[in-house]
Amino acid sequence: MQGMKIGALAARTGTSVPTIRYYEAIGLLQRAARQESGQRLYSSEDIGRLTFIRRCRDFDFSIAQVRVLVDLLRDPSSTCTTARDLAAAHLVSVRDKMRELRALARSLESFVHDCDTACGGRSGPDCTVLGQMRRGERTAPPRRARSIAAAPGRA
Amino acid sequence: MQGMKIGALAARTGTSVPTIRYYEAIGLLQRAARQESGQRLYSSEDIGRLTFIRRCRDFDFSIAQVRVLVDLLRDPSSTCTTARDLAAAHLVSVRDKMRELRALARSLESFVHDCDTACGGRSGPDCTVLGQMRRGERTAPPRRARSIAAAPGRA
DNA sequence: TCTAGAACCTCAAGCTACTTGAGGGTCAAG
DNA sequence: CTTGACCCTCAAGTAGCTTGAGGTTCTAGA
Repeated sequence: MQGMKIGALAARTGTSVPTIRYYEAIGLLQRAARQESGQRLYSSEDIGRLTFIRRCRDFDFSIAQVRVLVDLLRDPSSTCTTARDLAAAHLVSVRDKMRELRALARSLESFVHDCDTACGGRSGPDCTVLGQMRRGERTAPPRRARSIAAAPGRA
Repeated sequence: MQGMKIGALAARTGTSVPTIRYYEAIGLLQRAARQESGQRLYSSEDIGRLTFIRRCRDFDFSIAQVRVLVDLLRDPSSTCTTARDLAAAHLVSVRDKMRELRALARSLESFVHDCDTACGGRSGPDCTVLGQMRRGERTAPPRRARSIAAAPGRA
């Protein structure tokens, strides 16, 4: 196959068409070859590049990190250690986020539980749980790092 | 205290000054009273309102959800059940997110592990792990819902 | 009383990673 | 030759703030 159009590449890689164009616009993918009419043409090599990028994103690496990884992949003088370190650092923040969510889940559990038992269906202004929150008594773990899953989702 | 300025309110509630102004701009806080000079003045009641909002945000409720909760708090004809249901639904998505992160952490662990053992410091283009990703062999759980922690962090 | 600096004001733009929409060409089949 | 699927380029919208520019007001000390 010596030239697939953007829709075919999208289908092959599980990427949306606008996302591919977006990646090109921000320079994550190099500018694609064009037909005379202006439509983009991709080679099988492009499939590899985009697949790689998608996998990186599945690993939840940020675009900036993916840039680094993409560069690694084409630089013969680079070392795979860089990738390893990126992943290791990322793993740390994922674990942090998990701890945060565990604490949040516990807080939500007691929120729900107390709504049922301590309050039990009163009006908003009279709700004991909401009242506690207004007075700063009922707390949840303060939110911190937004590095994990830091963007609106993809359809 | 019959009137504190925005800086004092910020200190009391652990909110940044721009964030308070932002909440006012989007109508989450009602427009504050002003001095003749235009500087905002807050009452102790405002402390309660903002504290409530902050707590809701600590529970990671979205701004839209906080709006609902704030309205509950001042509507005598409302029922606390609404809050309970919001929290319960939120808990479900938090647990989903945790599962997702657990899977992601496992993938990252094997990424790091294989970088050390299977590849062990080769150049980027020759790295076995990166090569697998380019070929779509090494996968991570596809990223989905961005509802939890979906925004840039607060300092 | 004057003045320096802290604190306040209002826009406007930036951040992440895309998605969505408007308005319009291109291409393949019937 | 028309129809409909697919392609193009901007531009703006999403969440939840933060940051910056450019300017006013307040307050405490000399």
